[in-house]
Amino acid sequence: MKTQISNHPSRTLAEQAILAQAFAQKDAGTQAQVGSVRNWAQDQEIFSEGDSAEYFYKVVSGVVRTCKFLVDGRRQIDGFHILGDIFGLEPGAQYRLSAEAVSDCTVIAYRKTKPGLLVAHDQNLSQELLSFAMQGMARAQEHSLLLGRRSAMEKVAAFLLDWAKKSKHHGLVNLAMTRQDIADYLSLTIETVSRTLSQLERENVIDLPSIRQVRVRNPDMLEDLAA
Amino acid sequence: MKTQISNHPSRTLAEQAILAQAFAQKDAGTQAQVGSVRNWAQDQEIFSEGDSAEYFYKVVSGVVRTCKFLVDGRRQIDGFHILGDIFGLEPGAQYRLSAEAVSDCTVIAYRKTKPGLLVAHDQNLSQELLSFAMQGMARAQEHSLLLGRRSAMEKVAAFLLDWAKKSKHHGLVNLAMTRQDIADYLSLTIETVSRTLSQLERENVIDLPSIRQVRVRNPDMLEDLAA
DNA sequence: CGCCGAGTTGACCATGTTCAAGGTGGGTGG
DNA sequence: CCACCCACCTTGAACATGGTCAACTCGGCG
Repeated sequence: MKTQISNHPSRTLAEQAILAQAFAQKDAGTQAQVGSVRNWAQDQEIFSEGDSAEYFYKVVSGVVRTCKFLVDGRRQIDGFHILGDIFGLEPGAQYRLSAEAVSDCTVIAYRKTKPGLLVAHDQNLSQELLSFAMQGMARAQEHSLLLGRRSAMEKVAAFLLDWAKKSKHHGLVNLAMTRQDIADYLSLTIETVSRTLSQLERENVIDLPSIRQVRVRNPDMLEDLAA
Repeated sequence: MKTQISNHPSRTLAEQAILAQAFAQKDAGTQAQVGSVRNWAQDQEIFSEGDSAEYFYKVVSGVVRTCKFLVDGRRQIDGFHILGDIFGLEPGAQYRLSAEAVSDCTVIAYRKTKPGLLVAHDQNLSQELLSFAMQGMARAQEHSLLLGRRSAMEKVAAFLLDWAKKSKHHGLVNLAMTRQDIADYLSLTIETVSRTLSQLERENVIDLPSIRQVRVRNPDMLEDLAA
């Protein structure tokens, strides 16, 4: 089940300590709640649908996916979570989704003290949690909007723009996830994702310098396509 | 813009007072926050995307839809809200969705005291809001899951089961919304919704005694179809 | 009675899925 | 160091599902 990896392969303990400290400072005022740093290797399960929702998590590095496995083997990805994102916050006592490491990643785990209810010793923490929950709601609503959009092109273009926005490398996007992950997030098949990316490259909207990299050549055109 | 209807056509003032009181009691401990009762006629706008998010709302009677209008004229319905549901709770200062009355309806409006931040004078209220926000997140995630499901049949079957569960009339569902509303909620066309309902009737899974009523004859079969 | 909005049904078509074959590249072992 | 392998990705062709367009039905109301 929950396999905690003793250490991140490419991150020293010193680096981890710095991350943990940075995190604690950012959350000044909620010290009582500061959680424990944990590392997970690529593709490992952080928690599983139905597990007791004892912790919620904040991403420090890497990418996490939350997803649901359907009876017929289909998988739907609810969201990808990166630096600063919260996941695993639940209204009930169990997780309704599974969480897995898309890449090797570091997260902070926060324990909920009372079963079924989140702790609220502290006004700031309570505010913070409310803010996270509302952001989570907004994120999920945006995702519904994305899935409701008709064409594959609109979905893929919107997806690329979203990650381009988050990227620091000025138009170069490093995708942590596979085509299958993208497909399961957009409710498309891997073939359609692949074809759509190829088409965007043919039309000089993007370059695909390597399999997990996308260079946005024409952001305006991409915006138009994302409608 | 925001047109407040002086009175609900089919509800007396006495009834409204009872409703308001019942509501205040349910929210014991949050008296400082008890809001004002408002009525809206069918198809009227409660708030609009981009409006300053001054209030959030709780449904007392009737049905409300929250939706987004896309540039090309498409509409997507984010959710339907019934008795007890909260809508209009926002992480930011503006509404990201519009809200409209599907039927004539009564809602309670709660004012947010500080711009950009929700008030949290009170521990109970704060807990309550957090709970609402997390439920809203869960609801939005379920909707994403529904939209991601491949077939029209799966979507429609899941939609009917959802409303059947809420119905008190043992298998008889009174739909407040039009086919167009259903279509915009499920990201289908009105024709596909209509065809799918007809098919379900042909296969003796449901009856359609009138245009806004569905009788579930075979819930197990419907469950299977909802996959 | 006739109109009008909402819903239904049918025929055709476009988009994305399915199935199948082939390519690519990073890692491993000889 | 090279060759092989495997997972991942791409591409193609046939097909299925749902969208589009158009005609028709139904029920309520003036």
